[in-house]
Amino acid sequence: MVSRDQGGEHTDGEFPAVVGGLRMTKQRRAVYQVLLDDRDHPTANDVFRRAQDRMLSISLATVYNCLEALVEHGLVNQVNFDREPSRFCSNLKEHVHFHDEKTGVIHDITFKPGAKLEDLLELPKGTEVTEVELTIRGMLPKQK
Amino acid sequence: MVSRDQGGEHTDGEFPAVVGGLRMTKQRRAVYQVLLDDRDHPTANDVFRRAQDRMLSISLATVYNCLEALVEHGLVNQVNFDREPSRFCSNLKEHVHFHDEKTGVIHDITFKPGAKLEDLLELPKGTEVTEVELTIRGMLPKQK
DNA sequence: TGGCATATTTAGAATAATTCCAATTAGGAC
DNA sequence: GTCCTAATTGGAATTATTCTAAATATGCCA
Ligand SMILES: [Mn+2]
Ligand SMILES: [Mn+2]
Ligand SMILES: [Zn+2]
Ligand SMILES: [Zn+2]
Repeated sequence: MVSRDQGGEHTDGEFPAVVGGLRMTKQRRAVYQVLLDDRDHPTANDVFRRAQDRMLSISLATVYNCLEALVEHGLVNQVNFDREPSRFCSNLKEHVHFHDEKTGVIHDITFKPGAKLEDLLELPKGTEVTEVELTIRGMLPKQK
Repeated sequence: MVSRDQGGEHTDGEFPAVVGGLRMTKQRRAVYQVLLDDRDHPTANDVFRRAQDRMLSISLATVYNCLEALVEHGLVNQVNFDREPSRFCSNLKEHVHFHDEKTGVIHDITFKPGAKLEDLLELPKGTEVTEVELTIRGMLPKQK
């Protein structure tokens, strides 16, 4: 019997074979693990290069496919800044993004407890909000 | 030294020859007027088609050039939703965007008086915010 | 006013992120 | 194992946008 194993029987204990309704193939696992390991909001191409360390044979098309699947199943968020390449974020807690213009680093920022964004806005009464996307650019204070 | 009267260009009375430091060529004027006339956040291509009604000979490259110039001089805002084509907005009052998923219409939403977005967020003390971009998706209540 | 430097416009080519396609490979059920 | 479907793959296609290089317009100054 000569069959190369693409995974799916979950031998290494990292993930179950199915996560959030998504079958965890070897490729999806690699892509997902890349995003869990370094939460620096990499682009698809960043993810591709990092995933290649885990799996030499993975293709860029597959990375795009995996990212799409992970996003659709709610395991990962796709984050866009202006017209730049999309970035990907495995932080599922509600947060917004702060783009530090000095360092280029993208930070996850949470709302203060009890904060209700909609209270700040002149939205017609009864408006149903399904998604909020907030990006802030600026500079963090000097660390000392 | 820029004198108030820029030498008798400005034949059609709509704009002075220079606005916000930007020389108002016939093409820039047409593009800007398109954005002032209908504030429905058109794409560059929408603007191109509308500008052609005013000026048959205008090119798409010029529309992109004009939009860039208008944005750089702060007369127009460039608005991005996900990976969709950029949209352009001549509303200079501070506002955020509400994308009505039922109708596809993009509405300008203002903050309530005195609202301070930064108060809601867990930003490190002393953080300097230079730009905020907020997009909301959802559905407006039924009109009756 | 005409000459000159510079800015702007233009058509079309180039770019780059992303998507699509068609062929292969893998996984799971039986 | 067989069969069916899902996933992967390399490469081509797409598309908004940017770039290029040539033509044109504008502003300035003698
Ligand atoms: Mn990317
Ligand atoms: Mn456009
Ligand atoms: Zn994030
Ligand atoms: Zn707007």
